[in-house]
Amino acid sequence: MTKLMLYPLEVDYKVVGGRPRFYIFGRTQKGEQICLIDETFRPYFYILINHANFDSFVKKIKSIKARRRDREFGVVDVEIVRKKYKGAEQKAIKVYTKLPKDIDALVDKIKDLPDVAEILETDILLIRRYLIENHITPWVLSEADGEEINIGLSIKTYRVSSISQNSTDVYENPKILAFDIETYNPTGKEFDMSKNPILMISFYSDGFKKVITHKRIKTDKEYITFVDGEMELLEQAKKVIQDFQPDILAGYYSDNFDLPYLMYRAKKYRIDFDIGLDKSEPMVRSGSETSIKIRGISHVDLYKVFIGIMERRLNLTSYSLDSVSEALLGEHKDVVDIENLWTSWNNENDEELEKFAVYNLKDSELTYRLCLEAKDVLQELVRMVGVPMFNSARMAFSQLVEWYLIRRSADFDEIVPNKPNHKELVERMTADSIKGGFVFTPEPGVYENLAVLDFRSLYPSIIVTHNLSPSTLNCKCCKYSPKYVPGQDKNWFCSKKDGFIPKVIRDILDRRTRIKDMIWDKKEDESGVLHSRELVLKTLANAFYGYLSFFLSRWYSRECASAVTAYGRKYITEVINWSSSEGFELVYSDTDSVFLILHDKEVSDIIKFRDKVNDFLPGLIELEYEGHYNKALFVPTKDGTGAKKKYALMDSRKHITVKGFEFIRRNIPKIAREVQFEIIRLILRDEKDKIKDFLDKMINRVEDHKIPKDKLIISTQLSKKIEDYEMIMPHVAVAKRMIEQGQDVSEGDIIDYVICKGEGKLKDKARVPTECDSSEYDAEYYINNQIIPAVDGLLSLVNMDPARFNYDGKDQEKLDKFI
DNA sequence: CGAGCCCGGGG
DNA sequence: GTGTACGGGCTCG
Repeated sequence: MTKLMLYPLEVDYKVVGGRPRFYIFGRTQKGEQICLIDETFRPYFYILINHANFDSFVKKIKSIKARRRDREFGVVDVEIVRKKYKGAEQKAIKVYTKLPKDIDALVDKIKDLPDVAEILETDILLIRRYLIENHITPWVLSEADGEEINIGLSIKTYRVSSISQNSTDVYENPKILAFDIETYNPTGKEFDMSKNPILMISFYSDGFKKVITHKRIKTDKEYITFVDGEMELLEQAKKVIQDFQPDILAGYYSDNFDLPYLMYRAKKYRIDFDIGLDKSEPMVRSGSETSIKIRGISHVDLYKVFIGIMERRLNLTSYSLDSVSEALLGEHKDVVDIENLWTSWNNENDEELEKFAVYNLKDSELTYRLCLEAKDVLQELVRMVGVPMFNSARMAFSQLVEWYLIRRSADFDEIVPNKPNHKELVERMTADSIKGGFVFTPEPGVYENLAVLDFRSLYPSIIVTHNLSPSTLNCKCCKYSPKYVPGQDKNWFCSKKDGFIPKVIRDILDRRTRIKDMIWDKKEDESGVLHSRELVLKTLANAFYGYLSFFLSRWYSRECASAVTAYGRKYITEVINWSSSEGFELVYSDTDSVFLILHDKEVSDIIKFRDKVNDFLPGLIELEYEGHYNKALFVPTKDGTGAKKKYALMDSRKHITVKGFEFIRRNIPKIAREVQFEIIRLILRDEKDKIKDFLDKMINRVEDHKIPKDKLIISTQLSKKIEDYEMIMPHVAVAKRMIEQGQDVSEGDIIDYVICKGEGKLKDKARVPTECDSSEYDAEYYINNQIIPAVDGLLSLVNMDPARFNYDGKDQEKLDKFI
């Protein structure tokens, strides 16, 4: 037996020889990659019964036999355990099985037995259960006694009978390898893996740069290496990954592009792309979102991280590699004409191809550096939620909360509630929606000199302060002195005993406070990790309210969720009333924030006001000063009232923050996006006098057919087969026409079209860009249906009547009037 | 009006 | 991950 110390990173399991076999992939303190094999763990679930005669019930359970395929099986073992469920302590029957799949078959036989009250925890994913049961947090130093075995893995493997964790030592410096591919793409639109080869692949890490390509070019860049053809490129790429032995393989959009592409091309050449540490190929897990798992290596798709867990902090209008790099690193991608890569490749243009190779490497470098930015967040997430990084990096907030709660359930001896059954789902979905936060609709307009105050983590603070939990709802012990939820006269929450949910949220918030104190104590340059950790805790805490009201939640509670918002409305309206009595003018408020005009007051006055308010707020509830803005604009909706969550702010450094406007969508023509942003800019920069002129010229240019076609193109993907469409939309109509013309159009293609002059619906007027020239586009459509809707709200803010733009294509006078 | 469909990222 | 999962906007029918 060898004593093994390792940081477990990824965990997998397979059924081998009729039992679950766990693979714990990790790294030793000396930096060696190893794998522990544990075959001792047994799946289990719980039964609650209506009476106290456990002996006879257990006997019955033990005699049950089920059958699947040719195998007959029963329960493996039974224990009676003390547990808490829905706030009450009780004895539960813990039933062990041999295989996870046995559970369903056995439950089928048990569920209709007399006296069965509930059957619980039948669907806890086994890997997660294994980690929770053994108190293993991934990335934290663990130990085991093991015996070296060889089952064909590419790394040292040990059989263990248990694994434990007595340390808080975290694996600090994972080996990260970033990669990126460039492909041949003559259409510039759809990415056809079956036709177009990979031209180059780049890798980047600390002190490691490599580009592999299969066209020899003159270059003095020593990191560019050449191979004979795509097949060898794939083999070399595989070798780079295997030799490097990364803990994290990082890509950008690699779940949906780079890895599927590599795998497809490898298959074409019959190469085993077996980069998994057990020599398996990456596994495609397709659901609503595709993801690709590599056994033993944490494949992280940073795009998923930035649109997921880090989205709130970034709040960008686009999540392209370029935009995110700019926001987080202050750096852009190399500027190249990527549409010309295929021609440069065909023409064997050394100089251009070298640029593309450099560009390719730069993408990997940015990806690598973004991964470093995200690393601390991901590590903290893994530590909090206890789920390996591959999964943590892709989970929706609701899942993160759920897995955090499942993990904490074990600490508090709580049994995890079931997912909703069909009946409960229908109830949840058909119920009236829960009354939300308080919203003060802004009067559309442009404002100056605003301060923004918001409640720090309002909802989690409310849950903790008022002890809102399913188990504390309408408790017996407070029945005669209930503190009713504001505006409700039947629901109260216990003021004596802490509920499970408030307890776990309090832990998160306490941990956050400790980290904030550490940040305070430390020098600025050391606190990057702490900021990331603090961000994760805040994000996780804030996700609980949504989880309580999420229809698929295990801890769903309409009563709790509506109490959260009721308290929220109470506090925000109190702040609003108080602020107006102090002479601040409310412009906008949504749930937990207020936008106030300072008028003759100073920023210092708003800070004093905040402090006064905080003296009165109970528990953890706290108001914060968010910032000051020189200008803000709020646009109207169609009915003329202010739109919620759609505004733009400009700070003293003229930096513009935009919320709720949509800029980056391929089905909005460029012309509309460009005009919209320019108007926002002109308004906030106080250059309103230029708006008329700008729009005037723009509309004239549209009208005179001077807009280049590429700014008018609307692109829409054909997401299914033509014949499967029930509804004929413009892109479907165009696709049909293309087929009639003998073009090859298939599922998945991006259909470009321009709306041209003509009769009928949009679908009748949509044309392939090449079949119409600039004189034919429907200027009226582009003005009325694209440009005006994008700007009309904005225009009304500067007293320009959008109606005056309603150019109908015949009445030239209307347009002249505008001029 | 409701239902159906598409967007994001990647070359 | 051996289940179920986005949210908002536009167009057709």
